[in-house]
Amino acid sequence: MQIESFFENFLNKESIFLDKNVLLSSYIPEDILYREEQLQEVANILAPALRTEKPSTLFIYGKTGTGKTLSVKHILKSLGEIAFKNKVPLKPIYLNCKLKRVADTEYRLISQLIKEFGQDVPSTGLPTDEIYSIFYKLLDQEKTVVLLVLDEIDQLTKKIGDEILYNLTRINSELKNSQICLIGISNNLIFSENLDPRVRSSLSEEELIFPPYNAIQIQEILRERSKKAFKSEVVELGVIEKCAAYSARDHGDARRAIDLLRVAGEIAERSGSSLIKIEHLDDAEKKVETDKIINAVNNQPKQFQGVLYSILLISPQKKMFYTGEIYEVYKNICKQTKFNILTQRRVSDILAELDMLGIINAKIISKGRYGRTREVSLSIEESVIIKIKEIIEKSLHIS
DNA sequence: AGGTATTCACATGAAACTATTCTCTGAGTTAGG
DNA sequence: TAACTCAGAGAATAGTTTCATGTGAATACCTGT
Repeated sequence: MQIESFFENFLNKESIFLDKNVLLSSYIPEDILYREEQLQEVANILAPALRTEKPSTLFIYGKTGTGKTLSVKHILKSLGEIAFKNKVPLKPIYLNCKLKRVADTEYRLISQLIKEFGQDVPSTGLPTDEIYSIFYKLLDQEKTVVLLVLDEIDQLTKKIGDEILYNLTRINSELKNSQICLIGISNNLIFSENLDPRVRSSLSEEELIFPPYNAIQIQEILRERSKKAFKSEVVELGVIEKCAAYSARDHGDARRAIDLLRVAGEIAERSGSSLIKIEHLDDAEKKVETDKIINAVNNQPKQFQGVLYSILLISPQKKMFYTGEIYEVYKNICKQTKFNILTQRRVSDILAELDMLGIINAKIISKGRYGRTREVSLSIEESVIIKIKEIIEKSLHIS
């Protein structure tokens, strides 16, 4: 009965959203604000591809949420359309190297490329050279210019080294018909510094930096999006300003700002409000953070959760604790749960990863005569801690 | 007092190992002609 | 004889272990005053 009336209400109530897709990260707007210069630059560099000449390899740097991916995708799209219209054999390919199990290893990257050409290769079992030669053959069948965009390329080289990049640049000299042009996108500004010199010189012929947006620009971007995403007049005054301020505070991450606005909208709608108010935004910020963390915890292996659990166990007693203490508690937990005990070496790595995820705060300090260690503290709120604890207890079957 | 050498408790790196998943190959087996 | 089955060899990958080396500053130990 109650449920029924709830659904009735839900149907009758007007949504405050006009088109929620506009606020998703997959959305590519028609105009990209404040990026005219960069777009033009990228276009200039890639344009020769339309005459089936090989464009210079391009590297794009910039922090997260500065419109790198968006701009490149935009250009690829229009480039592809023009090429199609004029029957230019141009093949734009976009790959995100960070996606787990898609393009995060040499093998998978190449096999993904082969898939783009419409052939399927097994996900494992073949030697890497094999898929390289399949790729070569496929590529050289007919004259094409391939524009290969590797997003988050820094993650790729961090994980498996820069050999692939070398191989990819070498492909050109082996092919008769086709050309391949690399476009790398990196969050890390000093990415190319720890690259093999051979790779670096042949790779970064052109470089482009996307500066962060400032607060006013983010406001404008948010206004533009919210015009399309929400019905008119539903966003209360000051919400957009505050939303922009939130993300301009660290480095002007537009994606985060848009995310925040969307979640605020969802919260407002769920609470039955016809307006998006500042308090919804505050809730949204909390929710975005906790969701991110909970998601991260869920996706980690068991041992990982075990280490985190030991930290959660110590945390009520102390504010700061060291690797050694955590390891002791962790060993006890392993005994209880009949898990095999990992070495301290590994636990040390796991702690570093937890730090990266922002779940803990780890600082390496030297206590002089008494050694060198990580000084760890939890960097999440009480309510989140409890939630995580429950999740882990469930997944590790701790009573 | 001031300077240097030690020393602790890990951090960090590289390589090698393990278990799992998957392919390919070729020998052995089966069913149909 | 062609089709099928199935074990064994070889790969890729994630998660670890092993071994080796690095490291920052509080202390211990000198030294000369």
